[in-house]
Amino acid sequence: MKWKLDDSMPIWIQLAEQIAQRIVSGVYPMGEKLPSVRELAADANVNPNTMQRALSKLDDDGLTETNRTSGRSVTASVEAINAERKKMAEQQMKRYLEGMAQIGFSNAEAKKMIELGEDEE
Amino acid sequence: MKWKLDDSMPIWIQLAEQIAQRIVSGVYPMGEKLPSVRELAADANVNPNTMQRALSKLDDDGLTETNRTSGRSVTASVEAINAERKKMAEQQMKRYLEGMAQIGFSNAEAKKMIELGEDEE
Amino acid sequence: MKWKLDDSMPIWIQLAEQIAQRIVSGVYPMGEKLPSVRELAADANVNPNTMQRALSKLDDDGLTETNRTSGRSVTASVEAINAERKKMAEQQMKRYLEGMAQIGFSNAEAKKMIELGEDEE
Amino acid sequence: MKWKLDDSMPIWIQLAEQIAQRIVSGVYPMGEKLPSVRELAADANVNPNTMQRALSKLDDDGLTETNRTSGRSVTASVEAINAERKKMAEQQMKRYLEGMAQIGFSNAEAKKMIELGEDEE
DNA sequence: GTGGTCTAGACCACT
DNA sequence: GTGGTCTAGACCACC
Repeated sequence: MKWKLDDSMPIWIQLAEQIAQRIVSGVYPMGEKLPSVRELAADANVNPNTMQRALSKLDDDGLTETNRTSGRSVTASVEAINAERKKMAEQQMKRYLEGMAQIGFSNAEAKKMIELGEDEE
Repeated sequence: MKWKLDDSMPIWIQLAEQIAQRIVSGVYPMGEKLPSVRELAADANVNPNTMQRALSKLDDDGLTETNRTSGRSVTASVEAINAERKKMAEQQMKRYLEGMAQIGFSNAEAKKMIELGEDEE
Repeated sequence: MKWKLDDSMPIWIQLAEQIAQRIVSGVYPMGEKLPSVRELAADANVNPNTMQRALSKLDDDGLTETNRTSGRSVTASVEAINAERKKMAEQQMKRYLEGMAQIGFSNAEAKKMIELGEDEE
Repeated sequence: MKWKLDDSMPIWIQLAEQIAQRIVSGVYPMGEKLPSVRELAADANVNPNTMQRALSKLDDDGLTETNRTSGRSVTASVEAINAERKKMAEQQMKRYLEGMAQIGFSNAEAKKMIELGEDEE
């Protein structure tokens, strides 16, 4: 998974979101160590300070924990991760309903479509 | 509604999509004339050739019709527009389900969430 | 009231605390505008970025609100301010009890002393 | 316990206070010998003259006694130590009440808070 | 090596 | 003018 940054939002927020995604989807597994700030920064091609800010947001959100001297690791708390997962799911839902609204579908219609459609797989 | 372009896809495709959206959502109403290529191009801040390519894609898709002498107008065909609307709705749905999958929700779970949640408003 | 900074803690935290104090004690009244970041930074003799970080913490804590273009003002929410006031009072209490403990007084003794003593004024 | 010095007060006063604390809290027990001036000075990373001044203040206060030949020891007088302990307790109390006043609590309120709160442990 | 802090200076959008 | 973001580079404490 590559970093995908645009200028529609502060970079550090986008970084935080994408790292959160990796955590929630298990790319960075629960309890495991994260790459160092400098590594991540180099990988994402941003200034270490910017990456730091992103990570510090994850700390605030309880998704990561930092051990001053020995790096930073993903939280071991299932609750914290599930809370984030739920938050993300709600975002997805909101985006879907808004997208549908823009095409002229009411929330009810949007829901109905999902119930019926997409029965493949 | 402003133009939103990035470099993840050819610009003319993004333009076509966004104009299609405007058509489907009634910004450019059925049967009415579209702004001229030059106007649209200036507004979107792209080269007229690029905009031309976007519009000719809409022609191909049956969403617009060009009349040699009097410019280009939105199709008057309800079917054409509904087809496009349906295509877009399916895209939205697909995007939603994929997004949810990435967070670890199965299609079934994603459907259930939509049925239950988002009852505000 | 002058700024008082030492190197026992990050400067930005000390700044945030001292501004919070000013808010709670009414130096910066509820709903009123705060001096600009640059002003405060100059006054405290720190880099604007450092002051910004302090203020951004106050925003996070709900003690201030920032209006992108027209400056930052103290929250108008009584609850937010009372919550902060309570938090500070608890800190004071904790500091007192710990100080007393270090001199060899139990919590109970420390409480008794406060009840009896200090009847001057 | 480490030495904690700032430039808000003469260093020798801060040293005296911190040694007094150690005496009152039993780190340097009643009647026992103190480390030598040189030792203490080296530990606190100050000039021996400064430390000397701090210790002679303790002598003045009756907390320590110096025996020409055999160094300096903590007083064996319970009264002297209790007096110091009481003085410190009053300082703590004063600091607490002043802190609370600054947040907008009257002395009465500050007392009430201590009576009710902090029932943990 | 790790995370964290601070400064200096530039740039942006908004009004 | 306002707040906010980003970069570059230095320094610190910890192990």
